[in-house]
Formats: sequence, structure tokens, C-alpha cells
Amino acid sequence: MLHLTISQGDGVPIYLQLVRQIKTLIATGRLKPDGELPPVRVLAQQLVLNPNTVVRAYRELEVAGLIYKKRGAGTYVSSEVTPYTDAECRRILAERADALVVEGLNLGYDEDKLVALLRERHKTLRRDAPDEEGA
Amino acid sequence: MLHLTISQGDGVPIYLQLVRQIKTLIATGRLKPDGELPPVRVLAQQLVLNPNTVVRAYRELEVAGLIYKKRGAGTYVSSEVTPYTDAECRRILAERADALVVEGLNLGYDEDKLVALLRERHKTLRRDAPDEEGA
DNA sequence: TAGATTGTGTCACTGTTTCGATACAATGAC
DNA sequence: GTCATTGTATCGAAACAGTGACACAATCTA
Repeated sequence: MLHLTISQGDGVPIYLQLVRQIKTLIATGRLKPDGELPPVRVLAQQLVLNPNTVVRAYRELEVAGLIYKKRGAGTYVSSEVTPYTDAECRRILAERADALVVEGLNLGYDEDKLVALLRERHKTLRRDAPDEEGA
Repeated sequence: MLHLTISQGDGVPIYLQLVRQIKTLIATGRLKPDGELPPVRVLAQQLVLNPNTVVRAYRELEVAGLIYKKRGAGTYVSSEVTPYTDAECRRILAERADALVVEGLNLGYDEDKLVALLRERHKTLRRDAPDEEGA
């Protein structure tokens, strides 16, 4: 039973809220590789959404290489990582990092302060994640 | 003469391209506090845009507290920083940091690798900035 | 095979966003 | 005061995004 929270009227599209939360669940290990995600209709009913909205979220996650689908069977977390090359990964993350740096500088955060924040957020996100099981 | 580059058909709205680039110019000191920005019509003509598009970009920057406008006179870079409280700044940046961490984890970047990337991007952004003049 | 379950595809409605045309209002220079 | 310059406000057209209704197709289970 996935623990997801949807805010209907906060401006952020529902499908995007789903994408972000599921991305986080995967990143932090709460959703394990080859783990099963709820069928679109089930999740839609749980969250009182149109199934299409869940479909859209799942599709975005599939394009990002984070999940895969088997028709008639279900939807699962990918065990392989990312369909992107190293260079592409780097470009994607550099873009995000640039945005953080620029926003930070304009809000009075210098390099060290940003690094400290980044490390703290990393720890916080990891905090409630399940223990890493020895592979 | 501001150096800005606009891509007409790349999906990113023109006004947003303006906002981002000007934010970067301010963050890296290429636009100095109380420095003057081009009048909306002038910038619009330079970039072959509708003046309204520039207006929109300027308004967003004003809301963010980065510039201020004087009717009949012109538009200038703010010397004060941010209309946000410390807590608000932190929340804004934490949100961006979270996104970077999640994306990073899903692309195989651990904490140290992300920090290294962040530091490198910070240096790169600063590289071509004008020298800091002793205040 | 039969039927339930799962994802897929298509269409349409609605509101928002983006961009542009054009007129208005305040300020500065003279 | 006059006039050019600067930002402001309003309206509209076109494209896009978000959501929903509903029918289709593949797979699994019995």
C-alpha cells in the first residue's frame, strides 16, 4: 500500500505530484527494484483520481527509465539504472545544480552554505528509508 | 548592451528564458546592484520580441525582489537582497536541493558526487564574472 | 476457452499559458 | 508646459496542459 499524498488545488498538476513522490520513493529505496506498483485503476481509486492521471504519471516514470510495465501483469520498479549515458546524466544534473547555485547566490547563500544544505537534505531524505540490505 | 540569447522553438517560454538568464547575470555579478536594464521596448527590439514578453520577464524578476522599476525612468537591479525571510529562503532552496538529490540518486550520483558537481558548477558560473571590486 | 485483470489508445472538454496589438499613465529633460 | 521616454493595463487569439469518459488489446488464472 503506497503512501502518497495528493493536494488537489495547489497549482502543481496531480500527475506531477505522483511522479515526484514516486521518484522520491524509488531514490530512497522505499520502492525496491522489481517491486510492484499498484495497478492504475487501484491507485486511482485509492487517491480518488481518474485512472488516466495515474497512467500519465506512470508513463513519465517509464520514459525516465525508473519503472517498466507488463501488459496484463502490472507495473514494476526498474532494476537497471537510467537509459541515459554518463554525459546525459551529467548534463541533466548540471542543469539542476546551476539552477540551485543561481537561486542560492541571489538569496545570499554562498558555495559552502549550499553544500551544507545539500548534505543535510540528502541525510533527511535518507533518514526514514529502510535499511540497506547487504547485497 | 545585455548579452542574451533566445531560442524561439525549444519549448521553454521566451519570458522564462529571459528570467533565467537575467537571474544568472545578477547572481554572477555581471549585472551590478543599481545597474540599469534596457527599457522594455529596446530589449524587445534587440531580441525581436513583443515588448509585453519583456514586461512579463521584468515583472517576475521584480516579484522575486531582484529588480525594481521607476516609471518614466527605467529598470534597475536591486541593491537590497530578497524580500523573503530566512526561513522562506531556506524552504525555497531546500526544495530545489531535494529535487537535485532525488534526481541524482536515481541517476547513480551519491552525496559526495553531487557535492563535487555542485562545487564545480559554482566555480564555472563564477569564472567569467567580473572581478569583485573592493567595496 | 472464459473471464477477470492489466496496460493502451483515442477523443473531447476546460482552463491556463503564452504571446501579441494597442491604448494609457507617470516621469524626466528641456 | 511640452514632448519624448519609460513602465502599466487591458483585451484577444492561438496553442497547450490537465483531466476525464470510454472503448480496445494483451496477459494471467482457472
